[in-house]
Amino acid sequence: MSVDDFTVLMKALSDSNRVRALIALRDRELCVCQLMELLELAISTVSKHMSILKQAKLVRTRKTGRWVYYSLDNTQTTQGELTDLAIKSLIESETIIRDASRIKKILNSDIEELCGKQRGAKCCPSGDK
Amino acid sequence: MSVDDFTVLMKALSDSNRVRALIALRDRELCVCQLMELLELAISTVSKHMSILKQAKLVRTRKTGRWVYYSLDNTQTTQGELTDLAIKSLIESETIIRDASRIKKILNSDIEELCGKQRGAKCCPSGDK
DNA sequence: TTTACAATTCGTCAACTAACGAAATGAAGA
DNA sequence: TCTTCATTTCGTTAGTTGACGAATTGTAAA
Repeated sequence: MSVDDFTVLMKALSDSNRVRALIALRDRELCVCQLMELLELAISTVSKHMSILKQAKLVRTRKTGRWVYYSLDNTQTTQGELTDLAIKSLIESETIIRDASRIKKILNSDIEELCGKQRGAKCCPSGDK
Repeated sequence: MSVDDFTVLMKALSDSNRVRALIALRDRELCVCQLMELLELAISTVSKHMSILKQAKLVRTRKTGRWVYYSLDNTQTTQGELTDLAIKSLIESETIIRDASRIKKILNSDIEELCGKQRGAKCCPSGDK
C-alpha cells in the first residue's frame, strides 16, 4: 500500500458521520435511506460520504433493483484491521451506543417513514417487520 | 474514546507528510530540523505538523535546552495500534523506503548542514557521527 | 411507453487545511 | 545583560471539504 492509499483511508475516517456509518454496518447491511435516517443528513450528503468510504475500500455495495445496500468490505487487510480498531475503540462511546439503539428503531420502523415517507414506497426490505 | 477523539486521530494521519514523520520516528527520536530535512518543508510547517501529531497523542516531545526531540508516544492503546498498523501497511511503500535511506544520510550528515547550516550550530546531538 | 422514485452527480457556499515568511518565545552562551 | 538561535505562533493565501438543493441517472411499476 502506498502512502497516498493510506492517507485516503485515514481521510475516509476523519469525519464523524463516516465513522458512525461504518460502525453502523458492523453486523448488517444498510441502504442509503436508513443511513440518512441515522445520521440526519440530506440524502445527497449521505451518498457522498458513502462513496468516500467505498473509494477507500472500507465498504462495498450490493445493488438490487433501485436500492443500494452498503456493507463492510472484508476483502482488504489494512481496511479490515482499521475497521476492527475503530469498532474496538468506539464501541463504548456515547455516540455509538446511542446510534445502536437508533438503528434498532430504524430497522423496526415502518418503511414508509424512511425513504418513501408518506408515499409508502418499499425502500429497504431488510428493515421489514 | 469518543468519536471526536477518533476523528482527530484519523485527521492527524490523513496527511502524507505527517504519516512519513510518524514512521520516521519508528526506531529513533528526531528533532524538528531533521524532520524538516526529511520532508523538505519550511520549519514552521514541520512544527505545525508535529503539533497535530502530538495533539492526537501519536508522538511526544522531550525538550533539552533549545532543542525539541519528537518520539512515538507509547502510552496510548489505540494510538499505538494505529501506529503499528501504519508501519506494517507502509513499510514496503516506495516513499517510506526512500525516506529510510534519507534518514540514514541525515543521521550521518554534518550537523552544520542541517539546522545550523553554515553557522555550525550544534542542533541535533543524536545525529553526531 | 410513461411515470415513479432511490440513489448519484452537479453547482454553490461557508468552513477548514497546508503552505509560507515574519514575528514571538524561550533557553544558552558571550 | 545582551545576543544567538531552535522552535513555535501568527497572519495570509490557495486549495480542499462538508453541507444542501437541483438536476440527472437508471430501474421498476403502471
